[in-house]
Amino acid sequence: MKVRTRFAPSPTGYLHIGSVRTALYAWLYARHHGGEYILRIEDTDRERSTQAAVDAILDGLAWLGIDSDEPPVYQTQRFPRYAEVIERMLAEGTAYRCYCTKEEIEAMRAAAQAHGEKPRYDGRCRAGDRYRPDVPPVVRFKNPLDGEVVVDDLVKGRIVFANAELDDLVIARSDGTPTYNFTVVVDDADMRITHVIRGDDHVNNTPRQINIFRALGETPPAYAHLPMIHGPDGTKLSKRHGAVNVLEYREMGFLPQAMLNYIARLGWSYGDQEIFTIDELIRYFDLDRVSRSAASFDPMKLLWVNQQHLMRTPVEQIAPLLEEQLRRQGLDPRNGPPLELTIEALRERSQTIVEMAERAHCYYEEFEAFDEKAARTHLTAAARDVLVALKEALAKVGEWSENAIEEAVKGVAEGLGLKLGKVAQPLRVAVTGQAASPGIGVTLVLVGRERAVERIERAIRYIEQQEVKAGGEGRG
RNA sequence: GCUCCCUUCGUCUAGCGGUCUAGGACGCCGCCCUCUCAAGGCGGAAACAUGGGUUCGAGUCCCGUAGGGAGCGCCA
Repeated sequence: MKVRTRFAPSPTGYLHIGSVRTALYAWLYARHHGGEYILRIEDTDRERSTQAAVDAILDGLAWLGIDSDEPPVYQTQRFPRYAEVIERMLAEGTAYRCYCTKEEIEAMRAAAQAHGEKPRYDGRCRAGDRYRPDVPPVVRFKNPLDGEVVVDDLVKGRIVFANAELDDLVIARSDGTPTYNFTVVVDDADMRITHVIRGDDHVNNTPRQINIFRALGETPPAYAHLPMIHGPDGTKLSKRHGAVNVLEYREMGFLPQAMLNYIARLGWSYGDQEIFTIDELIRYFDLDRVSRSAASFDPMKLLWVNQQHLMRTPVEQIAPLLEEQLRRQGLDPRNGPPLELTIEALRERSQTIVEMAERAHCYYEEFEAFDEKAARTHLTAAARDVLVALKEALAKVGEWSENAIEEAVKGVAEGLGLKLGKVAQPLRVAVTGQAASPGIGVTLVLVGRERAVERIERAIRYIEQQEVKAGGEGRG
């Protein structure tokens, strides 16, 4: 039988990191087994569901490349089907109308609690003899009274529930609308879902759903319940731990494949491997390697994973992302070196695209001033002659290439009897304004010949001004 | 309260009875490389929640305890 999985979010907010992992595992499982994955929007709660939330879910999944093999299913479009199934269950006696009032239900729950039992419905309308014209009834599922439900969970192992612990849950409200535990079953059955992969907050719903499947004459699917994702401090992942909305990670300059890699590894492993391409995730993923306990989200490791992907992803794939980011930071990508060169130079020193763009500023626009600390230690009086020599040597460089530039810089160092650091650092600060940058040859290529010369001259003037100031103070 | 689940370095994890003086990764510290910053290499500190069993032998199996979590809606 062909594997069919689904991801069934309710559109009541943005796409959460935890939800993404559920979607990813369902998608990877289907892809790994050559099956199908389908998105289903659980929007029966019309009060809380919004189109904006639906769009956020669609955008988030699209960004990550978690694609559905069939058009998304919307539960609100399936109300006639639910009504039909409810009628059938009523007719077959697997469900019944309940005329209890809210007060009665509350009293029941209180009584159960008093006896040290969990609050539940006592089944008093089961016999069908409590018709009341003044109360609009709900429809309840007739749960088996005894026996047990065994769930062989693909992640958690065998879990056994006593039917005596389960009460008759409402499947249709008094206004006729269906409830969650019922629509899930009807949809999973109609969609021929073979594997339900979802958060483990649903384990306790599972026996009820299995009972409904059976009452409908359907074979229940296999289940896999995924543990939760916690924040770095071990508590429930929330906004105070940083971004929980996946789309914010796109804004922060993360690569979708890095997100997928990190999120997949949160609760799943494949030996000692840390970095995976999407194809590798599909090839290696399976539910038997999913861990059973909750995992904590670690932003530091995510950053590292992102950098690893930045270093391995083809430059042409990164170029459009960097271009967009440069524009966002107010830079004109045409006013500097080709993006490919910039990426090659900065990819191993940046953890995000945003950081890469920030490091690229001095190659695409003039910098305001030298970094104060860098200038103090490297643009010293002694550096003046070095820069002058450098300017002359660089003027003689034929092709403005990394090798030729480095040769020239080394030549100056030798000629002056200085260590390379004494020459390269003043030059670096002169042309970038900063004490740190890629190798000096590459840096000068990125800055460009003309700009480099201008900036060296600017640095020389800067040093001379500093000397004048210092001299002035000395006389004063 | 009741039901169900979980528990290996700070974090993600390997471990599926002996190969565990517990391995890898992030982070941290040190060294190397080196024109800076990275990247990379090498090394270090750092964990089997706890008590009982079972067994020749337990991180691995069973039971209890503690701690954590989820669920118990006419929400999903």
